[in-house]
Parts: sequence; structure tokens; C-alpha cells
Amino acid sequence: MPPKGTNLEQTKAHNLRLVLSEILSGDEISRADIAKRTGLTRQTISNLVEKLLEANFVTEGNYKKGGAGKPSRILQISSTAAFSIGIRIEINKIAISLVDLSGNLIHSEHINATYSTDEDVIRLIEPLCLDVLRETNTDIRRVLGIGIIMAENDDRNHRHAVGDIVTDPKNIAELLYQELDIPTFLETAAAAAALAEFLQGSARSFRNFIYLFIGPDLSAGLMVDGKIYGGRSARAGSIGHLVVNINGPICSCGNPGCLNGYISLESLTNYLQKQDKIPRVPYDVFANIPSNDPKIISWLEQQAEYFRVGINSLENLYDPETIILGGDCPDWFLEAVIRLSRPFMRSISERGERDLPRVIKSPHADQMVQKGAATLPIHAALGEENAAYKSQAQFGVSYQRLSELLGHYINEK
Amino acid sequence: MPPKGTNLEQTKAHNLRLVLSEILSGDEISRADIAKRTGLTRQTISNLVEKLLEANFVTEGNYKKGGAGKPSRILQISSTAAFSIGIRIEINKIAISLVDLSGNLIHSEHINATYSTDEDVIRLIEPLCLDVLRETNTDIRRVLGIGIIMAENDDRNHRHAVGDIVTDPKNIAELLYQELDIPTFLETAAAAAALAEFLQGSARSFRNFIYLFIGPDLSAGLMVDGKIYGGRSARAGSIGHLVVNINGPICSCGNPGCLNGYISLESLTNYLQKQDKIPRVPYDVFANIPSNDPKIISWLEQQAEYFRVGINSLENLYDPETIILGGDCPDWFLEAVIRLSRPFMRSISERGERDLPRVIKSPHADQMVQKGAATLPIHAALGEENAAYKSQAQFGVSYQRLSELLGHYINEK
DNA sequence: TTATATTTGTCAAATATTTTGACAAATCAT
DNA sequence: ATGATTTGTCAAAATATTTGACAAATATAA
Repeated sequence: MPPKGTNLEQTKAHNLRLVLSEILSGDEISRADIAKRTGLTRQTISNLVEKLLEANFVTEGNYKKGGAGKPSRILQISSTAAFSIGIRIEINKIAISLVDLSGNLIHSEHINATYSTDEDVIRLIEPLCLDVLRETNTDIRRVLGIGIIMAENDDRNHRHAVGDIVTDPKNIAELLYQELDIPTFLETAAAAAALAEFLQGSARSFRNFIYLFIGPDLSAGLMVDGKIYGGRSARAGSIGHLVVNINGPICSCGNPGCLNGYISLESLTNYLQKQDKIPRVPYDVFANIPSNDPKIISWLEQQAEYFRVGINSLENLYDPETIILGGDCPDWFLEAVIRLSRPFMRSISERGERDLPRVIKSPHADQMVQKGAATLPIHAALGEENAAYKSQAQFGVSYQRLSELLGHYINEK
Repeated sequence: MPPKGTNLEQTKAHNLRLVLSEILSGDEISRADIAKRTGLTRQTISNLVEKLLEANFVTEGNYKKGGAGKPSRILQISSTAAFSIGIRIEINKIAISLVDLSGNLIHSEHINATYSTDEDVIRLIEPLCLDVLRETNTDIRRVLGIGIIMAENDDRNHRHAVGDIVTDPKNIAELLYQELDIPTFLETAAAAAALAEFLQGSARSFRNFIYLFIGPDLSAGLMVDGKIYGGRSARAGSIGHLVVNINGPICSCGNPGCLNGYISLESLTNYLQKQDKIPRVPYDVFANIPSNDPKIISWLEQQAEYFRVGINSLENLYDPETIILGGDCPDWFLEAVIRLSRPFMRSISERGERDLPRVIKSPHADQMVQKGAATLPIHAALGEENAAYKSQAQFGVSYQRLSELLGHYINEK
């Protein structure tokens, strides 16, 4: 799809989203500040802000004093002007969360449930969504979209397949869109977590970084020039099948020494089962395990060599500003992974000025996927229409929802 | 740098560049066609095209018949409206080329020369540039910029260091800009080749692909969403230091089993020297070697195992539409690399619909670096001002040059 | 052959958005 | 108290695109 031409209306919409983004940035900001940051005139910003005030998306706060001149009026987001839902569907559990425009978590809950078809899933999550909206007294029209996180496990057919369960995440996203008439977005856990760190977390100042996610598989969420990068088929960052030991054991994918075989929750599960003879599953592998469990620490020490190769490959191929480590695991585990992997191998990440560690722990790893899921629609609505955020799959247009909420102040025709 | 606001002038400039790009695309195109493609009205396109006609950037060609309605007038680029220079600086050789706006090679030559300081290099290339312009009778004001390809060899200090030679590519680019007052761009060979394939070569239909370049080192030019990706410090794609054999010999970088140690011209040079006891250098390793030399083929057979791991890593981490193979080596060598590397390992590149080979040979590998070098300024001039093309280093603004040539029809103020 | 429909490129006018220049108000520094 | 600086806004000006209409040229159908 080639770039499109721009006309006046698009210009105004672009500028309006820009103003909204600046106010959302959280800094204490005035009309004049926005003018300086965007390069537009104070008058233009004034006009746009007036529309945002009329639409109740923005309120005026206190005066900001200090420095010469007339004090400026601080502009604040009305966080309750819009909301977004995030849903994470796992094997035996479905978690839902509602966030406001600023990304604050309004409500969060999960159910333990099993399912075997797409329709089963819809029957579970549709009432869940409606319940959350009812409980929080949220107008459904103010929901910009629903972000869905659901892994494909069946490599061949893009399906979520475990035992008897064979579901299609894309189809689920589409069905939910049709049922609720709310735009839906499908993304990987790693990419969602990366987005959450980028927009509200510890990666706000970066435009090129990697969120390395330790789940049942190892995967990477790639932030490239401020956008999530998915590649040809939204599968970029499949680091779990990186060959880190050419003489290693054959992986289920057919290749030798895949990284997944060394460091992943699947690999950890296998190890613990061999040790304890207790049946375990990857998504619940840390149940009843104390912090810094010696068995796990000693296992990590064995895997570190291969993990280092993975880090090195990411660094040499992506040259990221940093790698943020997260996943479905407790903080002590993530910390141990980083600690035991030091010193890292030599790579291009050592070069040039560097005031930042090469690998850092995601500060709130346990929340990032859920937050990221809910943030997907907001990010899409505020993003460029051309350089659109491209998720794995997307149904409906959250930007249109935003326009409607702005009371047709954009594109009022 | 956050996105900037847009105003009327920027809108017009954006649309004008868009129109120019469409006409440059090479298809037989009319005003109405451009209107359909860009989503702008016929009238707007008419206005913009008129300016391009006045500035002699575009001419009207024949009428396009067929289909109902009044025949449309085909618009053609005046290729001689603007030019661009590409310079590749190697150890003992400097090559220069002049291309027109369409990317056609107008003139091409090289000198064998040695140098030891930045000033030496400038003393060599400045007259070379002026000579080329004089010989081709090209107005220097019509040169949009100079693209420079020069490898950093000294990892620590970003320098080009071989024996006594210690030069700084960025400094050279800056000095040349100051001398000639023409914008200069510095880029890696792999990235330049990727750009050439993208704009005029075999990758015109892709937005995410990798140009894998076999030079003294192995390196990758990354095209991500239609833009060259360089990462934090323009070093992304350093695949030569990918660890492909964790138990392999220690590389000069300190890590075991780097890919460079298996497949690169440096590695080939070492192998041939051991075999023949004849001194060789990587940049001239194919001298006096016949096609499909059995020694080299047998060497390639040994390296294929590791090359496959490299391909697999690129595919799993980037999920490219394809990998294009090129480098400073003859066609038969590139073909042999691909042939002997089959079958490739399992990777995510096998998934989904795929009508394209996973690895293809660059059709004119020997020209791509030089063409890409010269194309850098053109691409920058036609690109977005915001989503600007970001090269390793850039001095001056080729877009301004283009505006000047357009006779201040953009930003005439 | 004639009539009709379709498409192109352009004209003039309308529309929409940003910029420009000026001004009052409020604060800080001297 | 005075002057300098900055903010937010007003009204007018500037600029680019769109709209609606039209003649011209072609293909298609009658």
C-alpha cells in the first residue's frame, strides 16, 4: 500500500491527534508548550484544544507559574473520555482488564475456564466484556476497542491447539468484533508488553528496543522506530527457534539446539518434572515454588550459556537501545536470568556511548501483557492513518470510534 | 524526536513529492491515474503536475487509449532534471558513478589509489566528482547529493583502519559536504544494495526484506517497512558476528564460532591461502579463479551448515518476505552458496502462503552497491521529512536541493 | 451511422485550515 | 514602579484542496 495524499481534513485530524498525544504524554503542558513541540502556531493549537475541551476530552487545570510572562494554563486529559479493553486468553484462564485513555487500570479480573471451539471462547468473553462494562458503569460507546492476546500454537494452521482444543485466534477476533461492534486487535504477548513499556512503562524514551518474553516459548516483541514490527506474517521475533547449539538435541521444529529447548517455561517444566516426578504444566510451573529455588537457579546456570547466545543474536541483528526482559514468571526468576547471564557476550551493543544496561528487567512484568493488550486500540486510534499500527489481525477502526467520540469535530463534513 | 505538526505548505510539499514519486515509478501514468492512486482530486493533481511541468521535471508524452472516455496524457519524468553521485571507497580503489533521477547509470569509473588520512581521501574524491560532472556536462546545482559507502573496520573507534590507514568515514562525508556544498550520505554497502533493489531492482514489490551481503565480513542490509533500519547506532544487521557454533573457534571479537569465521571473503581468503600458499587479500580473492572452482565449491560445502543457521536466524527474527543474496563476489559463487545451502532449515519463512523462494540471488549484484550509493540522496529527497531516511551519517539536506531545483514552487514564501 | 455513456483535464468558485499581526493580561526582574 | 517577557485570543489574510460544471475525445450499444 503506497503512501496516500494529504488534504486539509487529514491535516487537521493529524494535528488534533498530535495535540491529544502531547496532552496524554503526562507532562504538565500548556497550549504554548504544545505549539513549541509541534512547530504549529499558538493560534492553531488554541483552536484544536478548544474542540477537545468542547468534546470533554480535555480539561483546564491550574496555572503554571515560574519564568517571566503570563502564567500558562495546564491542560489535562479527561481520562474517562474513552476506554479500552484488554483480553488475554490462555489455556485454562481468560483475563480481562479495562483501562482509561491514560492507560490506568480501571478494572481487572479473570476466570478459569476451558473451551474447545471458537464459539466457546466467544460465549465466554462476550458476557465477560459486558459484565465489566456494567460493573464499572462504562458506556460501551466510549470503548475504543478490544485488544486480544492469544498464542498460535499450531504452527501449520495458525491455530491455538492444545489437545482437543483447536481454535483460531483471528477468527475469534473477528467474531467478537461482529458480536459487539467494537474494533478488535490481535497481537502476541511479547508485542503487547513492548507496546505497554513504550507508551507508559520504562521504554518511553526509546524508539528501538526489544521485549524478550519468557513464556512457554521464548519470543521477542520488536519495537522498531516506534512501531511494533511483525514482518511478513506477524511472526518476526520468533527467537525460540533460534539455533543456538548446532550440535544440540533436535527440537520439535526439526532443527538442532533451538533456544526454546534451553530456556523457556516448557524447558523448565520438563526439567522440574524429571527432578520431582510431579506432573507440571508450563503455564503454572511456578506454583508452590519459593523464591530463588536452588533447583531452578542451578538449572538457570546451565542454560545461561545458550541464553547469552540468544541475547547476542538479538543485539547484533537489531542493535536495540536495550532489551527488556519479562514473561510469565516471577520477578526473582527474571532477575536471576539476568544475573546469571552476566557477563554478556561481546556485541555491537557495547559500542558507542551507552549509559543503559544491555538487559533490564521489566519493572512490572506481571502486568505488561494485560496492559499492553488494552493499550493496542488506544495506540491505533492515536497513530497515523497511513503509518498505521499493524497488528496480527485487526477488525474495525478504532480511530473512527475516537472521531465519533470527538463529536465529529474531525471530519464533520 | 516526536512527530511534527503539519501545515498547508507541508501538505503541498508532501503531495508534490508523492506525485513525483508516482511518475518516477515508471508505469505509464496520467493525471487521473495519480489522482486515483493518491486519493487526491484530479484538479489537485493537475495543479501539482503543472508546477512540475513548469520546472521541467516532467514532460507530457503520448495519449493513452483503450477503455472508454477521453484518452489520457502520459506523464514522463525528465530524467535529466536531477542527478546524484555514488562513491564507494575501498582499501585500494575508489569507484564513482553518476545516475539520473530515474536511477539510470550515466557515467561510472574508478581509480586505483591508496590513502592514509581523511584529507587524502578528500583530495582524491573531490576532483573525481568534479571531473565526472565536467565530462558528462552536468550542472553541479542539479546534483541532489552524494552517497558514500565506506566500511568501518575499526570496531572501537568507528574507523576505517587497515595497517597504516586510519580514516573516519563520517568525517570524510562531512569534509566533502563542506568542500562541495552538496549533501552527503554515509551508508553501509549492504544497506545501499538493499535500497537499490527496493527502488529499482528486484525488491520493488517488497517492504520487508533483507539484503545479505558477502564481503570481507558478512553483513545484512535491513529493509523494514520500506525503510532502511539501522537500530541504535546504525549497526543493525551485523550478522557476521552471529554465534553459529557455540563450540567453534574464538573469533577476533572474543566470541566462539562467529559466522564470519565460516562464510565471508575473509574466511575464504584464509582457506585459499592455506591451500595454495599464495598470499591473497579479501577484496581481490576471486582474481584468477575460474567459475565453480572445485576448491571453492568444496569449501562452500563445508560452510553450508553454518550459513544455513545464519539464514534461519534472519528468518526467525525478521520474518522477511525474502532474503536477497549479493556481495563482492561473482554470480557463480552466489549461485553456489544458495544451491549448496539447500535445503534450508525449518523456519517461520515456510509458513503461510509463499510463492517466492526464501533466498534469491541479487540479479545484478556487482552493480547494486554503486547504484544504491547514488540512490541514497534521491530517496532522501523524495522521502517524508518526518519519517526521514536515516543514514549512518548525513550532512546537508537533499530535499532542499530538490526544492531549489523545483524553482521554489515548494515553500516559495 | 447515430446516440449514449464514460473518462479526462480544466475553469471558477467555494470551503477549510493555518498563519500573521496585534493586543490585553499576568508575571518576573530590575 | 517600570520594562521585558510570555500567554492566549481576536480578526484578517493567505493558501491549498475540494466541489460542481463543462467541453473534448473515445468506446459501446442501438
